[in-house]
Amino acid sequence: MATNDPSRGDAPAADATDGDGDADANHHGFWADEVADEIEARDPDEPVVIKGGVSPSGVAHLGNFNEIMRGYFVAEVLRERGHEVRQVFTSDDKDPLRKLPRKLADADGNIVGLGEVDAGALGRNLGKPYTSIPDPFGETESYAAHFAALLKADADRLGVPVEMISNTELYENGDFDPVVEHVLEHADTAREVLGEYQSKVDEDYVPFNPVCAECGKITETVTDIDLDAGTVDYVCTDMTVGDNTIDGCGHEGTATFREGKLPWRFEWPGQWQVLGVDFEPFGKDHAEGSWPSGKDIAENVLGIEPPVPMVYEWFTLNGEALSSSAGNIVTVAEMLDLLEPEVLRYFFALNPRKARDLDLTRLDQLVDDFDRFERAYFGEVDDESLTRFAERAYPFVVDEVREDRVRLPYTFAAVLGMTDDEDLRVKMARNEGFFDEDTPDEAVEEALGRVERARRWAEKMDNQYNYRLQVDLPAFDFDPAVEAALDELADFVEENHDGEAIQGEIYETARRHGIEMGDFFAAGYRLFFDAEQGPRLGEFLGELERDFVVARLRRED
RNA sequence: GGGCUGGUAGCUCAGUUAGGCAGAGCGUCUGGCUUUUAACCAGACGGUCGGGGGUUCAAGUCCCUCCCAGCCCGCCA
Repeated sequence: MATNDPSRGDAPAADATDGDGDADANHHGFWADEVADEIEARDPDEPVVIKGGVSPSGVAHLGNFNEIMRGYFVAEVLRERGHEVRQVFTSDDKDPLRKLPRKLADADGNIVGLGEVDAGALGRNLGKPYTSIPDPFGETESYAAHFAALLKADADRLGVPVEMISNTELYENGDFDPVVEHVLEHADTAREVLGEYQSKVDEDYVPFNPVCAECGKITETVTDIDLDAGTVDYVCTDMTVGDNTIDGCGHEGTATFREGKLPWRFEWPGQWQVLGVDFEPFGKDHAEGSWPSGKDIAENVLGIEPPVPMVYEWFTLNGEALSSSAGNIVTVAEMLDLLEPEVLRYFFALNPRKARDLDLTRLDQLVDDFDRFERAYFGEVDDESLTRFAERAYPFVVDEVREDRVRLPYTFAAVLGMTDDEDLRVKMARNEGFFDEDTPDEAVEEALGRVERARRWAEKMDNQYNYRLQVDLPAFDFDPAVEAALDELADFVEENHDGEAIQGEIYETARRHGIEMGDFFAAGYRLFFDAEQGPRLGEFLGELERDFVVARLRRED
């Protein structure tokens, strides 16, 4: 990799002539194009197969979605280039439940504590494959099925066509039979190769873990292999997991190749072989352990070409690592309460190599960035690199490329969310110039969808946009001077002035009555929002029904 | 201790593959009537590109070295 090639000494000079046009041909603004280049360079069979996968433990959080979304963009680029693409996602559900999750998500994606389900039933199932454990919510056929359904639902919400594959089924169908047989037949080679990566691998190591016929747990002690019969003999011994031990039952039995699983280091390359995987993204935790050994095993044990790899950095949430045990997680469903799907897709379209923080308190920043990205696609932003990125990525981020969309700035949408009155929202947005007579109703409707989301954000964050126009007169306690000033302001408003004029008059009135400016604003915010602060008061009042504002300023019910 | 990936304005990030003037948005400040109240407009401020060394006419970009963060180097996935 790190070789210099002095023989190409004057080749770079050709590039120095810049601006001949075809320098751009292989200079993409979008990482997915570069990955697609690598895949095409291998001349893959059709359909091109793109895979992701996770072990179904606990909650499917936003980080898990890298496994689907990163592949999605590559899939879309390849489809655009005329390839047939199959995007699959393996639920690695033959893995044993190793410890109790702290949090679970119900079928709607709501996060619930372990206390809300039958935790005892889960505890008794430690060591068993996820597909052999009942759904804690009692709705689907297993713990694994519940989890897979959640992921699938999230993929649907984001409009990503992904084929869910149960790893357990790959064994049960017999798809894995040739791989297991091959690995066991070449157990010496397998040991030799994996031994380069794991010191624990000794001459007794057998790369197969049967499921105990008696207690149903994954076991680690294989005593004999019978390739002709296609079985292994085993003893169900204790399994050490971190600080804990999951007890084995001592049963001695015989298992077929379908009644057990390969250890992960072999299983992963095995999936590549069985599914014919051409590309797979994985988190940085795999970059140094699983990937090098997986590549080696693929090439030197299974004799297949490993997929094009891509390492993605992890997200943090509000500056902290995603952690279901610490409760620092967010799901796709939760994000879609706050953002349009295209904004979330945009987040995943950004450079995977950069660790990104999703700061919920500054979602407005993310949405602003998306809006700018969108405008860049339509050539409205003077930023060459952003435009280059947008030209490639934007069509895959939105459901449909349309130029007539109107995007209200997120914080402005939050201001509109201070009232429930939809007509008033439209009126305010119109006055600010976001809509005009030519804006189609559909575009108005679509733009207003953001108001609901920004409103939920303001409430969830309880930030400076979390004010609510009060329908009823709030309780108040004002000085006589303030009351007199409010009456005068009411008279002014009654004369039908616009918001800007009202804003000016607020200052004038306060000054005339010798009231502290802050006190007068506070009185206004009390009457209209039952709060100490709020949005630009005069402009806001200018949008409201005049009679309502006058009555409220006069403290009438 | 060894390895991988990052570190660019207060914040979020482009730019690094192929060396060519240090960039954007947001925030901040100032102005937009004699107005501190979060939505508008204009302008300004804002940087030892993590530190240091080297190569080069020229380095955020290439090389060496050090610092910081996350991850991997037991098992498991």
